[in-house]
Amino acid sequence: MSNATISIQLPDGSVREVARGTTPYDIALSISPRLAAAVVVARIRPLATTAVTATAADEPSEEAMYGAAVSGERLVDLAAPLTEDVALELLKENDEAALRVVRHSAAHVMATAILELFPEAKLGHGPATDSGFFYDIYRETPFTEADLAAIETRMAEVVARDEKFVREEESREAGLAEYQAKGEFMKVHFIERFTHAGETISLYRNGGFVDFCRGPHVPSTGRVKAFKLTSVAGAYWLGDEKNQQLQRVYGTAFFNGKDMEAHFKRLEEIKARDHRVLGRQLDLFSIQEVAGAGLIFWHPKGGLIRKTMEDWMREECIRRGYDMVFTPHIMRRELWKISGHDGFYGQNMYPPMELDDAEYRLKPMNCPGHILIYKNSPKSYRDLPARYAELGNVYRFERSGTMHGLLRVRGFTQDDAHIFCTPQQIEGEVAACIEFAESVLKTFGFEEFKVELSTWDPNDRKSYVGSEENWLFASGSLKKVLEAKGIPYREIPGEAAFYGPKIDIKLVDVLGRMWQLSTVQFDFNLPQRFELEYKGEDGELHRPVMVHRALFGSVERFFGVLIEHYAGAFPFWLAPVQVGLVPISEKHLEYAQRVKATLEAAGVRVELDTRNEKMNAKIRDFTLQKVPFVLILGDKESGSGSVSVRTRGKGDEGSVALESFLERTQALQAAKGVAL
RNA sequence: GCCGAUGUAGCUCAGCUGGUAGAGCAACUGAUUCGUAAUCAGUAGGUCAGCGGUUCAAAUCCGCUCAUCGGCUCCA
Repeated sequence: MSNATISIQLPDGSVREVARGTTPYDIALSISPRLAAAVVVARIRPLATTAVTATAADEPSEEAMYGAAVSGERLVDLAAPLTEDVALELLKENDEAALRVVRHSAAHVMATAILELFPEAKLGHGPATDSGFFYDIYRETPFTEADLAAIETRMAEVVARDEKFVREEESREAGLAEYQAKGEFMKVHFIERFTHAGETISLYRNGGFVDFCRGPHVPSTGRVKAFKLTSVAGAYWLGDEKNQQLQRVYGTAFFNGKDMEAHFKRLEEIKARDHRVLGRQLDLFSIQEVAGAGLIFWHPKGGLIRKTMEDWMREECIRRGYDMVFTPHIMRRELWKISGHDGFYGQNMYPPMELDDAEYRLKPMNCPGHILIYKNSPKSYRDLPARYAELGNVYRFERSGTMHGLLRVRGFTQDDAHIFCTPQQIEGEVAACIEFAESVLKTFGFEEFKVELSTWDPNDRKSYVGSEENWLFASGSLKKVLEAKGIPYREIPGEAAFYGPKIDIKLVDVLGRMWQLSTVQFDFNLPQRFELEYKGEDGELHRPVMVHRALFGSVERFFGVLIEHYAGAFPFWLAPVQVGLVPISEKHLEYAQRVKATLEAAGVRVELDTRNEKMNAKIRDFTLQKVPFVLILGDKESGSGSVSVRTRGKGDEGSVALESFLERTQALQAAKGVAL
């Protein structure tokens, strides 16, 4: 191979020898002009093994954004001269990574528009996100809706100008000096943080706009074909609320208008299954302004679902060897001082209530209560493991902008349990917890979930309580259990609580969104603070190991997720009204009453619509309430003791004998399945 | 807590640049007695989130408070 040529390997395995400095665009053009027109960006992977370049120190979010891999694989501009032997992939308008490049380019287009309209604005960063892009802007006066519209209009002009994105390089020192002179404090920070002395920095220019940026971009602004600004929100510089507040202008961009339409349609669908919207439509729960933010009122129908969830959970706990306990909602402040919550968790607790005998505080956690039960009598190794479970109401004073329907509230119910055991019992207990968690998710209809193992950062010993031996042992047993069960997990060092490592289970709902619910956590702190003990076989006193575990996590949150997961169309066993009865006319009311009595005697939840409405209206209302079965009752049915069945999602299924319908409901009730 | 937006009947919303409120659905009453997603007519329903201010006059303008929404931050 001569020095003047390099080898380009294409995805089909073929290799081309081209002049050094040839660009991906040149290669696309040599393959076909249509390919050249459709290609957005190129992915290269150096073929030489030593080719791993110094991209490791780049900004983490950018890293995630472009998915840089260990092999030195990276995305480059189509106009980037190729200087080494590479495997080359030309990404067209059907590629996820290419879409992110379009979105990031759209962020540049937006920044261009903003600076043209508001020259005083200072730029932060403008990455692509999962659903679009944003750019952080510092400006004294906040942007208004009208500003957004103006920016969007100007963006369209920038796109129409079809300005080329040109990569330029200059010395880091020159770049820094320029940005410092212009007071671009954020750009200065980024250059200082992500580049090193002596390096060159890359700038991207389109028309009159230049931005310090790693790239890559689409070839020209004209390639940002479909975009829309969606909102503006506050964000702190570097995510620290002590810093100045920036304005984060959000938008989204797509390869074409059709994709964008589909995206907004999907947003509509998500909104239609929003648990806050369905909660009102289906009359499940409410939040009342007079009562206070973040406090949930469970209406009869929501309450019934909750009761079903809780009954199942209690039975399951008992079956699995837990003891159900109850502990008070308020306890003396002294207790919270011993547990440490009064100090390190104090800001999240409701303030103390001054009473005659002492100060009391509302409980934010159930652990101290369970510990007091454990401590109430001396324990021996024969008493372990002790598993105390409670559907405990806790109150946490969440900051006022953070509440969100059922998913983030101030008063909630944890299906909390604390297991006190010997170190030898740990593994078995953790395994049982994980199994239990799987059973919860499966029973409630979630097939997919992700597991995270949070461990400590061994380089930051002082941030964690407990001995190194304990930490290694506990993390090791958590890991062992996951591996023995063949559960894939992600380990996140440094994410553990200060008191112990934990396993979090995040479930994935029908829309692919993740929710953190179940958690299994070790605690080396509380047994020590409360001086928990048990007498071992050896006659000596030992300190038990403590495991916190919540599977629904919070009953409120789990319910919220359930509502969205099913879009309010709950499986038969959970549906608050399982069967709706529609008498065709008043003269069928009597038969309807008899059907109702028969079904109710068998434990079926029935609602009879006695209103003076046409049957069509009644069917419609039950359908909108997502009732699993609607039974139409007229002359034919009352004459033969049958019911005409209309099934949710299926429609009219014709008449069957009342007894056989009843059997069907009994089978569904027992199966707890989703299908009707 | 911070930035921005919003708050009108049970629900979804209209109400222009200030002249003390309107629709559809729901509710109630009556007529209708009906075969698989909305029968017709009538009635009733609102301290326009709350408090304060400007004004002859405030749903509308100003201030504060509360709540909600989208983010930041935080978290079950």
